Amino acid sequence: METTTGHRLTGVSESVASLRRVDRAKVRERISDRVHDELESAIRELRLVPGSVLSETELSVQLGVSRTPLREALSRLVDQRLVDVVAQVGTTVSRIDLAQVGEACFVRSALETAAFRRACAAEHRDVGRLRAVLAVQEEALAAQDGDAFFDSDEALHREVFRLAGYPDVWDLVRGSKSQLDRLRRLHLPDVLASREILEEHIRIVDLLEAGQLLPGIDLVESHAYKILGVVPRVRAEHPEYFAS
Amino acid sequence: METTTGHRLTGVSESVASLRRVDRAKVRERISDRVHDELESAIRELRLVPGSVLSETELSVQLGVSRTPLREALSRLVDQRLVDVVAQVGTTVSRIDLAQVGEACFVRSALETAAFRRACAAEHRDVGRLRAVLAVQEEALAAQDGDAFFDSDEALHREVFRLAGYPDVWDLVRGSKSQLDRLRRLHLPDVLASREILEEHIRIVDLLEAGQLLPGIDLVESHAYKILGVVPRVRAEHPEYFAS
DNA sequence: GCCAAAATACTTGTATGCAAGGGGTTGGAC
DNA sequence: GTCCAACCCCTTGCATACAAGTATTTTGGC
Repeated sequence: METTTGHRLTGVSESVASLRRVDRAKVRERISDRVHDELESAIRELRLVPGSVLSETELSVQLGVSRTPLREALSRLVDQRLVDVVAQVGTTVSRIDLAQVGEACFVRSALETAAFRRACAAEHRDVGRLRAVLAVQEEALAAQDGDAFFDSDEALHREVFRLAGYPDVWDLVRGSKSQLDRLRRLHLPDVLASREILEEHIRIVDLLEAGQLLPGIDLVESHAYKILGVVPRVRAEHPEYFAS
Repeated sequence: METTTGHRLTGVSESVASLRRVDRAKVRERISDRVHDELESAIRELRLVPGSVLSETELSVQLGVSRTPLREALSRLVDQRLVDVVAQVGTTVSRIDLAQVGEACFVRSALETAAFRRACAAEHRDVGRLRAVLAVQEEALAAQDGDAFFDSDEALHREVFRLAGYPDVWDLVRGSKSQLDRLRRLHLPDVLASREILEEHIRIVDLLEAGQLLPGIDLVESHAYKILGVVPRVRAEHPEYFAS
């Protein structure tokens, strides 16, 4: 097992410092929450690559906190299947498990088609916010800004759940989507190279606005499973990021 | 806020003792895991009722562990929305939130209909295990054993996800189903008084075996939302268990 | 030079002590 | 009698020290 480079984690503690400025506002944010958010985004954005060895003591020193809140953050990441901990052995960033990827696609497809059905059945289908998010995504694509593109993607899907009347269900999807996010980031150049995803989003919004239930569901479903197509290529490029 | 009675928690530590006997087998189970399982089942089975005040120090003494693993267990329960923690104020068993109940029904319906669709599309639909589980549930109903009935219910739904090819997705459903479990236990007499639920299960298995996709989906969906019907009555009987 | 065994260094899990803050209670003033 | 303020107790959050165990390394023997 190769040890994590200090350089990579320097980025983490920089982001921590920027967050520290914000929370001076009013509330006293818990350290464990802050550390958890930091590590989670670091893993999702591949600043901590799958297979990285994480030492509790090392991390606590670099983040400037004690082991107690750090361990609480790691414990949550274990529940999210983003980190593996073996007692008296070590802690690593989990590798991408293809079985979990398949399950995540299934979960996403099932919940998003159901949400689309609900949103489609509503009397008043206000797609104004969806159009706005699409505009943001158009800009992100034009600027070739991967982070902004992913953020708008999340906002889009979240809005669909809000229209369906179950806004918090998105958190569930997001949780099981962590594996997918790492996959998508690995083939980010392809994402930014074509307008395919954006075009599908536009078409989904069109179908929702028009109340076209069945075509919409079909499109949402194929959209959810589309990520599976890039697995072979990404796996060939980065075999060390995948499990078994 | 009334304090938790020692009597109720005595049952918890008894179960803990029985678990301790088991884990002498081979592995060294983590204390935090054991405590988490204990508290989770105590909450789901209403031995710890919604609104109960939980003191970390008190719990740690009664369970015979230190605050560290206890806090890790509580932290996980917070993520499961089964416990509310307010810094420097206190910890309570969360009350039943009707919005969360609705979302849980939606999630369960979406995932279980999708799983039924998958299982139905399989070439080889082996409903042998399902029939066996139904027999167990029949016995539980005859013996008026609520715990056994709920256990077989879980086994049944879990098996459907296994047949669909996504066995671990059940964990997701189970997580969002915690609120529903408490509701169902509150109207347990009604459940045991009629064969309605069991009959529906039998019919679902029949439809799956026969490959009747659309009728099966309809039944699974209505089955998932059925619990909503008991909300008004249960809430009238135990208003203090509900939020807002 | 190679192999084995013991010691050492590092890992996570647990227990305990301290700090910060909110809520109830009690005393006093009006 | 009522209201306000100060105090005390109890709460959770965090930091640190200790315990148990594993992997690596080193050292002694052959």
